[in-house]
Amino acid sequence: MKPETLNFFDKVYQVVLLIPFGKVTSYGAIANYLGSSKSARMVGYAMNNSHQKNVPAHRVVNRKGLLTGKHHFDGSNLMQQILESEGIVVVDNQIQNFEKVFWDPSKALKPLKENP
DNA sequence: CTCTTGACTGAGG
DNA sequence: GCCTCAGCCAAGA
Repeated sequence: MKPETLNFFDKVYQVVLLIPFGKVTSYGAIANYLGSSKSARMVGYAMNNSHQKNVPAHRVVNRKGLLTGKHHFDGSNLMQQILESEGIVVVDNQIQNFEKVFWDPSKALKPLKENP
């Protein structure tokens, strides 16, 4: 008796923390890794609280590679600056070479089972 | 309890 | 490729 939704938010934070430097992922990819691909919105919702955590939310974008959440950062271009600081090219709020910098937790990490 | 909003995604036109 | 609609789950009013 242990629904996956038990620590959904915490799991989101864990996955985001595992994103390698210079890589990005999408909300759906994280949700899919957690076993709830339909809960992509919840990932974004969880990110809303990430401002009080040490979570690199700037590495999480939507499936188009668009910086949809940049408005949640202090500056209007802070998110883009951080990404460029990591070697990611961003033009007009959209990540260039998105497929090359995309990091899929479902493939990079082991299947979700348990977390130490 | 019901209704709205939201850092989303996939399918259809 | 772009636009629109519906589904999804959680939190707040």
